[in-house]
Amino acid sequence: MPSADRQLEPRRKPRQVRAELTRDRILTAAAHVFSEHGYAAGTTNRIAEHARISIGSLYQYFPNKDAILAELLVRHVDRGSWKQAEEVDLSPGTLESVVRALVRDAIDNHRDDPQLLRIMVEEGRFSQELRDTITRHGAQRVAQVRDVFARHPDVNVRNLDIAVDLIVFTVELNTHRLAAFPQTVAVETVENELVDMVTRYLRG
Amino acid sequence: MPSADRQLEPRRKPRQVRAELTRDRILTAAAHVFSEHGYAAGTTNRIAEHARISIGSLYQYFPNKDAILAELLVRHVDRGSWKQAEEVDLSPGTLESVVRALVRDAIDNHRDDPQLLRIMVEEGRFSQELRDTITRHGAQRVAQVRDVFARHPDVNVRNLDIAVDLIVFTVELNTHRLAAFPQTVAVETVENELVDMVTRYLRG
DNA sequence: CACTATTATGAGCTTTTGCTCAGGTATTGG
DNA sequence: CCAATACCTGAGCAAAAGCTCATAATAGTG
Repeated sequence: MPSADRQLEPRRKPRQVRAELTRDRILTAAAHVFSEHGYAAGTTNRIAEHARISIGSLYQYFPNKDAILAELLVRHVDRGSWKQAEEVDLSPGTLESVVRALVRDAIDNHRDDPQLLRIMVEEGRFSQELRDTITRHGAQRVAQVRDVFARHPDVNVRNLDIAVDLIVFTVELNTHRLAAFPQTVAVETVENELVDMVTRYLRG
Repeated sequence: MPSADRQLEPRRKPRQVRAELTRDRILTAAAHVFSEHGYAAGTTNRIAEHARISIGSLYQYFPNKDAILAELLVRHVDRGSWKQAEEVDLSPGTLESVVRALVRDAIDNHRDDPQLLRIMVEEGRFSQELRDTITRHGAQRVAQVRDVFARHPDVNVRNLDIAVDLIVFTVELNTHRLAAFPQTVAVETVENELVDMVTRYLRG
């Protein structure tokens, strides 16, 4: 049971390479274990075992279980926002191409481990500060998308703000589903339909 | 930590009214506690406490914690499918009205306790049997929706099967979001946009 | 009312899990 | 080569949570 506002700082900062390596091993193992068993059943001992290090070492670098999840979330968000910054210059073009870029970006952004992402977002109880950061990133993304659509001449919806909220969420969640059940149908097919849906909606 | 394939049958079946009442109290309390604290932190002792019964009584009717969540899920699914059966005769009409009926149905179906539903769907690891039941119910619903759209003259999409999957999922998830964060915007507004998106998509 | 079946109780046993700490091993710097 | 520092180990502690069982209370029955 993760609880907000706990100590998240490590008790020891790595100074040698092997320490950095151990830290990475822990995080990689944690990502694997959390996404496989969920947060509650992803015990610290299991993580240590999977990382092939002792439980003691784990607690050298993370003060508690929550801190591990928090670190994973921070890493994901950092990676995500970095991608977004590069994605902006894809704005001009036909409406469909813009939507397609948006969908592709979402898909790419979740290829690694959708299970883990779900757990981080939905099971984690983080500090207010961390949650604010996430919210800000999300809002920033929505605003970014909004601007692109606001400029485009083909866009024709009653309420752009709500439309963008709806679209971003829909694309995001369908991406999750796609990544979580990869066997059912081809990714391109779903991508096409998703693009169609959003494009037709925006055109009015 | 819910694990699949465990005993779900009660060790005692109620034969008196007060027993049935106790069972209901447990389920009601469990729904409340799970949706408030999550599955992991929703302890059986807390459930018993909230139901104002002893922990011993709880284990008279449920062999373990998982069985309680499973029962809640079964009840939800049953209620849902019952509603669906009545919903079928809403088929004819304009495409928009059909879509609106679909969206309304989804919204109504999740008014009670979206938090709980989320937990059931996302934190529960159920037996294969139970999961099959859920899947079957879902597939049935998709097929139903598919039939309605297949008959409608205004529908024009490349791949109806994938389109219906996409639509049902999108409507479902947006409904979850709507119910989980009720404060942001008016329900009707989002409903309208959601209906617009789906309708325009289907029209092509 | 007496007798049995059913239901309710809750202290506490058992297991699980987050986490500590005393004591080792590797690495670095002089 | 030898301290000093950094790093690693894992048995086991304390707390929490799932669950049991002996016993008590209540409801049905003739």
